[in-house]
Amino acid sequence: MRSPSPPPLAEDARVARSREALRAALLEMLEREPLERIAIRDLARRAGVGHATFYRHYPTKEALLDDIAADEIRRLVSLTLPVLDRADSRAACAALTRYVAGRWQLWRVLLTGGAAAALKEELLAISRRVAAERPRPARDLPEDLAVALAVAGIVELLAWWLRQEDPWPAEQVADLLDRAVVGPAARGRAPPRGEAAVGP
Amino acid sequence: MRSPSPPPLAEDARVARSREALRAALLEMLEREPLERIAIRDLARRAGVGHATFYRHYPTKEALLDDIAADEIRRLVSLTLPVLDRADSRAACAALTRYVAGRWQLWRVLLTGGAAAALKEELLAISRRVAAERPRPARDLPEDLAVALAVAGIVELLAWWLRQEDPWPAEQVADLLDRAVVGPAARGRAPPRGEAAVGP
Amino acid sequence: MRSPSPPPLAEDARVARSREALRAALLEMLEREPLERIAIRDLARRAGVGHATFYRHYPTKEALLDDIAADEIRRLVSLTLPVLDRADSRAACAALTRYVAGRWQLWRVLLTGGAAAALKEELLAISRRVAAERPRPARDLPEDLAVALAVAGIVELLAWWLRQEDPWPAEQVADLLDRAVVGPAARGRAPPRGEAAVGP
Amino acid sequence: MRSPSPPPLAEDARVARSREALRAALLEMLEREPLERIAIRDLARRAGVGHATFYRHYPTKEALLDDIAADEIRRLVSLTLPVLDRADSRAACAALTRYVAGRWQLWRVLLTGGAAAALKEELLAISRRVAAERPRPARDLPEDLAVALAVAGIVELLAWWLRQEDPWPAEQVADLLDRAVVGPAARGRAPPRGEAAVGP
DNA sequence: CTCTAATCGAGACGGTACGTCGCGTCTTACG
DNA sequence: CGTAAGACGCGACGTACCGTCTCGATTAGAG
Repeated sequence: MRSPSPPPLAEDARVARSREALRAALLEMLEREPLERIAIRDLARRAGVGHATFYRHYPTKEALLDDIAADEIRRLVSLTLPVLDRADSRAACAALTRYVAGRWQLWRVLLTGGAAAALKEELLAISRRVAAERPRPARDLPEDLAVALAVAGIVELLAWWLRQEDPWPAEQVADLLDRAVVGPAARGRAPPRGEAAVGP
Repeated sequence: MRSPSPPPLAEDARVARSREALRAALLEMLEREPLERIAIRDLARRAGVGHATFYRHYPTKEALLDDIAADEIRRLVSLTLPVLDRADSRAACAALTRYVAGRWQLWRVLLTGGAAAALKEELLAISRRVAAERPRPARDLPEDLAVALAVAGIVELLAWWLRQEDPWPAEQVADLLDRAVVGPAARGRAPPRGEAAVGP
Repeated sequence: MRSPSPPPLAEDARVARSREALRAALLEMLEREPLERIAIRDLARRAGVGHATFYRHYPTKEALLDDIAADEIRRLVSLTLPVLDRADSRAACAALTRYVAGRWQLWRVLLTGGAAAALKEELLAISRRVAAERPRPARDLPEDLAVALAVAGIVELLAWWLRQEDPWPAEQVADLLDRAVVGPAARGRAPPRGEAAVGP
Repeated sequence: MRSPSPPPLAEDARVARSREALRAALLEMLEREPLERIAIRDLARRAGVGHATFYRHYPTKEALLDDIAADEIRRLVSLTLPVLDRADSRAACAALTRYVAGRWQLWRVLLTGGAAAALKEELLAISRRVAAERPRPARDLPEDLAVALAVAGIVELLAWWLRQEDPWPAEQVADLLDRAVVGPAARGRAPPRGEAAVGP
């Protein structure tokens, strides 16, 4: 025999429905306005949900954003950090850009919409946490600075990419990323002048 | 977006006193909490000023921050952009870090306190505006991306520097800046591996 | 306004158990707090019953109170009204007080606990209804006023009695009732001065 | 010379205006619905006042009712209690009914509208408090019971009077009051049977 | 050294959004 | 079918700040 509550963590269908509606509504609204100007009641109304139901699931708007983004961010971070360590950073960069390309719509909203600032903070915070637990490879730059520069650069570059109407291919962006952001952050060196131009 | 009375010439002594009190109070408070969590009434109370007096001088908290930071930011930007263009970027970087070192306390609050996010936004916005009016030098990277990466990198690096308890000398930071941020952003190239380490 | 299922005949044993638990819980709670501050969920919890179960049996807290008190009230009213009409009002009063004395605990809660106000309303309403259907004896006072005064007086006197730590005997209370409440309400006359004092 | 704040307690005109608007609105609404079903926001809206302004002046609806009724109640009580003590209770009763007649509209709302229950409670509470501080005249009935009966009776009688479409004259009501309520409560005696009928 | 007008503090006000509470209904799964 | 468990839509609650406003009192700074 098993426990009396039959599926111990199998969520009530209504719960899943409410959360999904809230997640979708937030993503919609973030395309139009910044997170801090979204009223929770409006969000709930758009989700077709009583506003108290919002609070039954999330304590704050940020928590809802987290519920949407946390996994994504963790995935991204797990692709981001190795970029600093691996010998072939170029391949790691390509893995990163391909991942984002595969989740284009979501990441476009997250990094160019009204939650961009919050997302950058979150990304940086998670990266720092993850980085602190890694073996710290010898590096020219202080570790924390390297992480900060890499994450900031990656975020700026991805945001720039996701804002494009006619986006560059992931491979080319990976090149950019490797040469203009990751390489310098990893090794603290500027490239020598006079190499061939990048760009479409 | 400074004072509502167009030319603040021939200022009443009371006006100057009120504004100064408000500026000082904001800087104090930013050391402890983020801009968005500072209530205007608390700010005014700490400044020893009626809360209506705040509104007589500034429409928003952001405007007050601007009044504090606008000149500083413009100065910083005027030192930042050339960094991307000048042949000896190393010298331009040194000018930048020396300037910040000379305003250490103020910039520490601005870039590491509760206004950091707002400041980054403002810096980036002003940089973009200024950059758009410059002659656009041939560059490997798209101009807007180069500016975004440079500004983000500079801000991160300065914030890292200003957070240090026992700060590096300006010259060494200028080195870092040149090699890990400015160079790559200007030329889109990572440094080759294997050069000498940086550090104190 | 009792149970939603029209005739509570052939009651399921579970139904009876639930209702009894709810009745007992309400009486307990009324000793401590006013009816309007008792949350239905708390009531159900104390009764060891799901809160939805409450609604299956009663539409409101008041309906539950009714289920507890309706018969009692009807009995009391059937003893109350004659008091105004019968020649020997003293005997009728004695019947009334003896009845209450026999149900002391229940009436103590009802008239001195958190339902006192509701109970008074209910008693008055039922009395009015019953009084309207009676033959209206010639009386000095307008009928509706006489009923109102008599009921209010009876209720106040009973409440006073039931609050006593060391209660008077029913016979003495019947005396009081007859002389200070029923007589005047029935005949609209104050007693002459100078008679013997009442009291234990 | 006098104090710097010219009128030390002369209230801000806006304050007086807001309170008056709230008082009027509450009285209006009490003619239609019970106090507990009046939402503070609706009350404020009807008063033409922001709902927060309500809270700036009163903590609860009951407090507003108090602000309206407290003086009136105190006045009424100061006329009510002597009724039990004075030799010519008839004259005291007349003073009482004349006072109510002079404030007809207000008392009609208070005792027959949605605040009737609250008002009765308040009247009884204040009466008890005042009575406790009086010299306790020798009486047939226990003091607390006498007060309870007198107040309950007065309230019922006034409510009955105020509900009349074509109200009896104050003098006749004073007669009723004296003979059916005050006399019995004061002396604990019913009037002898067989006297002349009262009525219009 | 006045006089007058700008500036001030104090704080009431109409609003908007907040997060909480309790309601009565509805859904799900058991026994 | 009655039940426990509990999510849900609803709507009032009381709070916190917002930005606007009026009110006298003060205090420059021009005459």
